[in-house]
Amino acid sequence: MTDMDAYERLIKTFTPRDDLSSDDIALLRSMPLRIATYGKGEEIIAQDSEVSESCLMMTGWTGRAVYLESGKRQITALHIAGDFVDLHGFTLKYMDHSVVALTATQVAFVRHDELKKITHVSPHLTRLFWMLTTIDGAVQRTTIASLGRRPALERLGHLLCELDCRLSVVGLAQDHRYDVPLVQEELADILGLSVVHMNRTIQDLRKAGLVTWQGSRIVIHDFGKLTQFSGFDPRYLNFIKRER
Amino acid sequence: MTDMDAYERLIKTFTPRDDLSSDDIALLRSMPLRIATYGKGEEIIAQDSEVSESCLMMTGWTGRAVYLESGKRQITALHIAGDFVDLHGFTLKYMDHSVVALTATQVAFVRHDELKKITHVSPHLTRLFWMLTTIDGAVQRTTIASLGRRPALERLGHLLCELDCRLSVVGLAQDHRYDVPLVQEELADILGLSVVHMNRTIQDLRKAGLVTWQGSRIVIHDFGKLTQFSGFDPRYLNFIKRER
DNA sequence: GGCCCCTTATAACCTATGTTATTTGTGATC
DNA sequence: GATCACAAATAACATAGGTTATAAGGGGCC
Repeated sequence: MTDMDAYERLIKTFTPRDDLSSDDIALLRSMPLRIATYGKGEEIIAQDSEVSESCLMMTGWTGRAVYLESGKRQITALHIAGDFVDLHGFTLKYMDHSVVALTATQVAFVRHDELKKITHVSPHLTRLFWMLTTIDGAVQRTTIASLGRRPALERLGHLLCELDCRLSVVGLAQDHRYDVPLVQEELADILGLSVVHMNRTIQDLRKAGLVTWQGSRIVIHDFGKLTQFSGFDPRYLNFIKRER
Repeated sequence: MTDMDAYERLIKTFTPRDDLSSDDIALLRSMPLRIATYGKGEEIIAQDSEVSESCLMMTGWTGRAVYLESGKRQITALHIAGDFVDLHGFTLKYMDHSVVALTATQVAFVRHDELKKITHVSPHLTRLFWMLTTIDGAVQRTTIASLGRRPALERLGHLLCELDCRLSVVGLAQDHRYDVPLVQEELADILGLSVVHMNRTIQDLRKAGLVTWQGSRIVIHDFGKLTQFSGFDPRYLNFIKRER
């Protein structure tokens, strides 16, 4: 995954879901991109701001954070290489959340007027970009189900299954082994738990023998078992080729 | 709101967010629609099914339900007149949730090949349909934040604020009064609570003097106060005209 | 090697919410 | 107007998860 340029990255986000024609690819490659880097903890997009470009992840991890009046925050989504963090900004313009770099991060910004151009010249690519936002919605629905109805341990298990799938597709996980460069406080903000309970839940997962988790390194011992335990069904990730 | 035809309904969903040209309107009106009705409790779309049309709400209330292996269910979204329940099905094809009629319901189905046609002839309408799915995503993010970080009472307050806004726009709420034709078990499935605690929370809301709630009738006494109490900020609903 | 800061871990205690069961209310039906 | 069925309400009890505080690891830096 080293040295992949931003266009390759984008193409590889589409191809697990649909085939691209050479015209599609040429069109994608004609879009100007602005590469930017951020340090760990930096805010990439501010909550309540208006946006005119959207950002594709190249390397690193980012999260969408919602800050509540109470001072609490919820991370509503996690993003890794190949994810469009805020493509919804193209049709919404208004950002109801911030985007924060959870690690050092490299991203590629696409201007909205370029995306608009695509809606004028390529219905197919338009539908594919659109699809990325609806897959995002599917992930969010799954998160809602987890937060609303799954106890902490299953919730964590489900997250690990999802990350395994997503990281595998971009080559960042092999044999159900991968790195999660997040501190427990960030995980707590993702799973809607307190830090203390987040810690307890990780211990419980270890005790259950389902994973080895040392530092940022995670090894899932029996993926099928974890999948079953946490009610994970990968279909919502839409990693399947279809005519779109 | 009586006697509104499905095209009017659809147009009124767009116009709070952007202006439609007469061409746009003509094009919308050229789409064939299939009207269907469902009784309370009927399943309109099955979880894990493949779809080739999407459904616009005319009357009644529906919900997106996710059924977990544990037997629990989470309702991830609520839909009223003017909402496209499963427009994301156009780009996803696969339904990660079911759609269930929570009251007697009338809907209008649009075939996906018609929507596809629109992506070929009207970039503007395409972006507007796309926008509906991204607004849906914004609502989902807010739900995630509520489930993850708000206690039951605020969660309920937030939901009532959202419903107030959405129902007002389609003429189903006036002066912060409206009907919620849902039983407490359904509300519990929306807010991620048990039925018993749902009941307690409603009582608490009454005791706090924030609303009157008799049968299905809800009266919000001081909307500003409820808004503040529950951390509600309507901007995520995107009821604002913008060039899209 | 020692110090500092951040993170993880542990402990004790508290509370919001869940569970199971029973009672009360209410609207539909005969 | 009695009965039935379902929803709302209440009660007693159990527990997952929150809170506050402190301790233990671990890596960078002088």
